[in-house]
Amino acid sequence: MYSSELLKGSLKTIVMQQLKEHGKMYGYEITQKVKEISSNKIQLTEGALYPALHALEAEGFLTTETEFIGKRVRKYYSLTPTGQNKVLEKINEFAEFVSTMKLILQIETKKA
Amino acid sequence: MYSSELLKGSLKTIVMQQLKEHGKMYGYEITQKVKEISSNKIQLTEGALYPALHALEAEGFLTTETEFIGKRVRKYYSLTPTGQNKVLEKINEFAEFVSTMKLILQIETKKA
DNA sequence: CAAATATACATAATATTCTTATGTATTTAA
DNA sequence: TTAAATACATAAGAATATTATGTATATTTG
Repeated sequence: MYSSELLKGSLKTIVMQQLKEHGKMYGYEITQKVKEISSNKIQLTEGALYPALHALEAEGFLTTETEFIGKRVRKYYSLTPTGQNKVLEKINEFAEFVSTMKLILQIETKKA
Repeated sequence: MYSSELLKGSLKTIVMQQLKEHGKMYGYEITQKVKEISSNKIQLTEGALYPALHALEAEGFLTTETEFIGKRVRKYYSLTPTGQNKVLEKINEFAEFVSTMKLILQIETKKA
């Protein structure tokens, strides 16, 4: 796990990218997918994830459908059309930020 | 300027890297240097910078010397030996984080 | 089969770290 | 001479994370 200060500000971008890539997903699924892709380096915490999902929904970037799996509720999130644009924006913003940081820190980042 | 959420968690790394590169610097100088290198994209605010400098000093990563330029005080910061190690750590951590994020966001970052 | 672990949601208290605003004061440029 | 730049600093507030807590079902393991 990273000293996750760095994660601040990137969480929503990560979440939306997952939805962009995999279509509708539920919260727990997102945490597991991100954990898997990052080889356990990024573990989204519930206390951060759920409020973020709710905020994105309130902002109009996500919609939800509730499903019952047995007796257990599962809440699926998907990107709205606005959300589809937003995630592209977010990713570009992140890429630009990294470019600037590479310049400042004088580093080359390797492919992961 | 970025939606500077992304900057959160990177500020101390940026500051220490500047000191690593240029030797002793004072606060205002750091803001100007970073602004210049980033082509105005990163503008450190005083309300964030000075507390960060004080914190880094308290943590033992920086030392200070005060100088008078005319009647005006100028406070120079430099890396301590511990600070020299810390900045390398921080930069590595950032590079690793970016690698993971590139994997997650499926992007290639260009040279700035 | 009982107990531990994993799945699945959520919120509250707290911590951290930023922005914005405010304050003080000197120096330089218009 | 007045505005802008230089140079420090702190306080109020906002945003966003961590940690803890709560509830409940489903699955795995000893």
